[in-house]
Amino acid sequence: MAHSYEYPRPALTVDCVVFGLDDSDLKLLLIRRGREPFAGQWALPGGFVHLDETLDNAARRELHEETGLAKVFLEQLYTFGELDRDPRERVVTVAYYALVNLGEHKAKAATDASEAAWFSLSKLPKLAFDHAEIVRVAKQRLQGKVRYVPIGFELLPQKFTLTQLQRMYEKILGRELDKRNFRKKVLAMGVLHDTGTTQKDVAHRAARLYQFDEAAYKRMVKAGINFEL
Amino acid sequence: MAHSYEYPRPALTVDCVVFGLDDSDLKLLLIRRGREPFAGQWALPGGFVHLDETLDNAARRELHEETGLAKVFLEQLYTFGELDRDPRERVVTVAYYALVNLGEHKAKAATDASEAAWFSLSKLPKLAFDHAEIVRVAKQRLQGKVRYVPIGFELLPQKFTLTQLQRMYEKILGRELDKRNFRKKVLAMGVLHDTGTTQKDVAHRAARLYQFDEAAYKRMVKAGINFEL
DNA sequence: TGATTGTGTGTATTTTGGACACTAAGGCAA
DNA sequence: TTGCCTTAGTGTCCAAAATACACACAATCA
Repeated sequence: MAHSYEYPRPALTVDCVVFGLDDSDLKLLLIRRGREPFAGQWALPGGFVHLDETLDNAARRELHEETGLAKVFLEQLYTFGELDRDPRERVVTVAYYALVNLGEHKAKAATDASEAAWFSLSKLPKLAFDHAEIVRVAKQRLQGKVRYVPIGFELLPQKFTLTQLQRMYEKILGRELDKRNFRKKVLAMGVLHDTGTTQKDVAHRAARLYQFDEAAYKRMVKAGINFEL
Repeated sequence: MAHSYEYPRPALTVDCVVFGLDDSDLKLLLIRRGREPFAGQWALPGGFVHLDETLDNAARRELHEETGLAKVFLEQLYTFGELDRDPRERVVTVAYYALVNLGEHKAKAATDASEAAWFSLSKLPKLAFDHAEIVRVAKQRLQGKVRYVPIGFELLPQKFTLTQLQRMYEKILGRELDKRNFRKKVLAMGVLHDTGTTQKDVAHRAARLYQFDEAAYKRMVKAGINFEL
């Protein structure tokens, strides 16, 4: 804080790594760039931070403007400040990651923003800037976080079956889990509420639908309880 | 990335939360502000990010300029971007946290920077800006991180006794640990190298001195081994 | 030389994690 | 209507890890 204010400043942007889940795969929401540099290439949604908005709000605004998404889970990831990130000038970006339920949001994102599309994490196109690196860090963070915070619920519809929940964990962690052990653990956590309802229109025995009990979770966090999986 | 470059930009700074450990306590390195706002108050070392330096380098440079510290463990913490952080104008700060061995660095910091001083974490003065919040987040991060990454070694001299190591963990975690269980676990990790030497000039049985085996640690990280404590 | 102080060590118990396979329910098609 | 297909739902045993716990040893000092 020793210097005065006329110093040249890096540009400051936010970028969002938006994860979505559907039946088949863990996906990422990208937008196609319209202008140089990297015109035509896919990139993370993001943009400049305005003077009258917090970083969180800037991320939400850009996400909404570019993809139509609103009210999603959004958390700061890391700030990237390498010198050559942008070929035009010095740009520092505060990266965020978001989790959305693809079933509910798919149509919206597809219509609002003509140039937004979902890609399987395993088959990403070449990304603009250093966005591949940002995605790598986000994936790592998600894998780490999901192990000790019940965070992934954001990727599912409000009511979900235990099998859906298990599939989600498997896709994030990249390995298979044992059904019985998974159910034991996740139910023992005490953050799942049995809605009493079951699946409809499935060609097999209908599974129970649960929902995440946020109140119970918050109580347990206050009590200092851990949530390893 | 939709806008052009003449937009007004927030100022961008870095701030460092520097943890140090001595026999008595976990400490924080603060500097006294010379000018308004918050003149005379204690604050985190930090300053503006230049165009020709990465964020990491900016943090290291400011740390060195303001406190004389160099070559310390330094890692990005979080980026703070609330609107009213600085009463003069919009300032976004990328916060870092550092771990240093107070025994080795105490004298240096005290001489190089006339206005730097160490404070016990439990008896901090009122801090400038939102620095108290930044410290809170850093403390939390340190507590979380120390549990699954052997990070705290940075706080000790190169050669240390198991008791010193245990005290460090206890101070960071804020609770007492069982001596035998602690030693079992930490030795089982396989990242401690017995130097064969012992303490000097102590009024009791001299303890063995160990040092952190970074090579072994890196090998184990590659092999995907966990380090919970 | 014995008082003081911190070092160094092992076992028994409890808790947790992981492997493992069958029956139940519902829709569908022959 | 019956049998088939698909997914739901459930419990036990074993291994590994976490925890609780107490005493003899070495070095210095008075």
